[in-house]
Amino acid sequence: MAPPSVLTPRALDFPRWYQEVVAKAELAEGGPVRGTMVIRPYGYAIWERIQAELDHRIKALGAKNAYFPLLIPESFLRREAEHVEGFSPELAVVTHGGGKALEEPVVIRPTSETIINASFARWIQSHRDLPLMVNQWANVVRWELRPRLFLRTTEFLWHEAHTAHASAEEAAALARRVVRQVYQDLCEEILGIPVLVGRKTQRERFAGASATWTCEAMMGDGKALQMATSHELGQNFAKVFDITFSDESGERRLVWQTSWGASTRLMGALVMAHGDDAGLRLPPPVAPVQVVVLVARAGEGVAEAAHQLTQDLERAGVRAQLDDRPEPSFGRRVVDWELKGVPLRVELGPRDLAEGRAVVVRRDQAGKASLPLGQLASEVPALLDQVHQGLRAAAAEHLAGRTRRVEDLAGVLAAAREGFAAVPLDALGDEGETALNAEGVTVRLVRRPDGQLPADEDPPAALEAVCARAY
RNA sequence: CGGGGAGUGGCGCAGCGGUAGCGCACCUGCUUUGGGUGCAGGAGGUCGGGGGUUCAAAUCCCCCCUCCCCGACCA
Repeated sequence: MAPPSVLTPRALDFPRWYQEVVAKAELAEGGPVRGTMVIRPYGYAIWERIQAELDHRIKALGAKNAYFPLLIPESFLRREAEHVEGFSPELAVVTHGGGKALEEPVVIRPTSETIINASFARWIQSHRDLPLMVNQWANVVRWELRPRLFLRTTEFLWHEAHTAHASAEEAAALARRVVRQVYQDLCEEILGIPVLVGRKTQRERFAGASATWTCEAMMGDGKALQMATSHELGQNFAKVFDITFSDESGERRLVWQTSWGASTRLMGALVMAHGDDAGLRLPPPVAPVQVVVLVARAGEGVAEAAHQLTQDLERAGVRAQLDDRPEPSFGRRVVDWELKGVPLRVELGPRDLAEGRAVVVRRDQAGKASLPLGQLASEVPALLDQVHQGLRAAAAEHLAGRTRRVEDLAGVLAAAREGFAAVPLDALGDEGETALNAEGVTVRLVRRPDGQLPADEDPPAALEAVCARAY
């Protein structure tokens, strides 16, 4: 029984496969304005789980949620030279309101550093007000020329956290801690996607930052995707927004800041990192439906048994859904649930029922198993964990298998056709980076060869650059 | 903004002078149901907009609009 081809195989045309999965799994579709996105209920349910996990980690670090306006005075953006320069090409500017031309145009936030820092300047007076850590869940708009659902859309959803500290060391330490404790942890433990962590090169860093930290993951086609970033802003914004505090000795000083964010792009990562030719494969922690109980064929007592089983699973704390619809055929329903990435499928028909068993199929591997009905509810949580570990292991193997250590530019270019290339930083240099960029390859991050984050005092000879084609 | 394409039912496409069709999806009925069942019937389109040529334009010509693909930035 070869699975019917419902999708373009990944090997044939990966981008097309991606679009088809997003559409057929009912994750999202394009909005009426180019670059905008409608996130459908099934897709949004996944996002809500990611959101909850992120929110939890952000708060654990000490940040509190707040909300700042969508509309920002254009003059705010202008205050930080590098910041405006970085964002001006992708700004959406509102020139009219209330039927009249506005005296000062307002921009729709591309990020909220400026408007949040305007508040910080008022809120921070004393060293006792520090550290100040604020997070917001919001939509932002960056006019995109080449949009792709979830990966690059004109409007997207994200969280952005902004912090202010009394010392450079404290801010720097936080920016690094965030990469590991918030983002890497989320990606690996919840999304099941292994990531590399490191620092962005000067040309890849955020507009207005003194350093940018990143988590990079490898997608199914070997290309890199930036999962989240954390920025050390130094005193750049503090200077232009005059964010000062009186320290213990009464001296007036500028704060040191960070900002960090992760977006709905993570949804795209989920699709591209775990998906296979049958569709989405969702890690159980974010799957809206963890187990679907499928009536394979109607028969005496089957519907009742399936219903009971679903209830038992729910009582065991599993997100279970019963599919006893008579209408689409069994095969069709199977294909649909596979497309949607449901981690576990339980099939129940008269034959199984007669034996007091049910067929269990894991989405992360081929093959079926049969389990006694009475044991299912207690076994499923462990099975879900196995699916999660299975997906993680497959993604980790893929990353390891397509990452090569190389010694020079030619080696980078060769390796980047398949995946990631780790090259000694001093073998690359700024000219090397330019040469790579001309070939469509970018430096994703700089790190220590053992995978640790680089320290400020590390000489280039002690570091490596990980290069790849990227989304 | 430079180069290349395309606009025809919800989606994907064919038709390229004689007044609109196919696949998928949708609706109804029967038949099926353990890996996208099969059959029959049905609904749905001022063929992107405007102008022109012609007895006759989705089709040919002109203008406009929009969208998509490839080259410079970004979560």
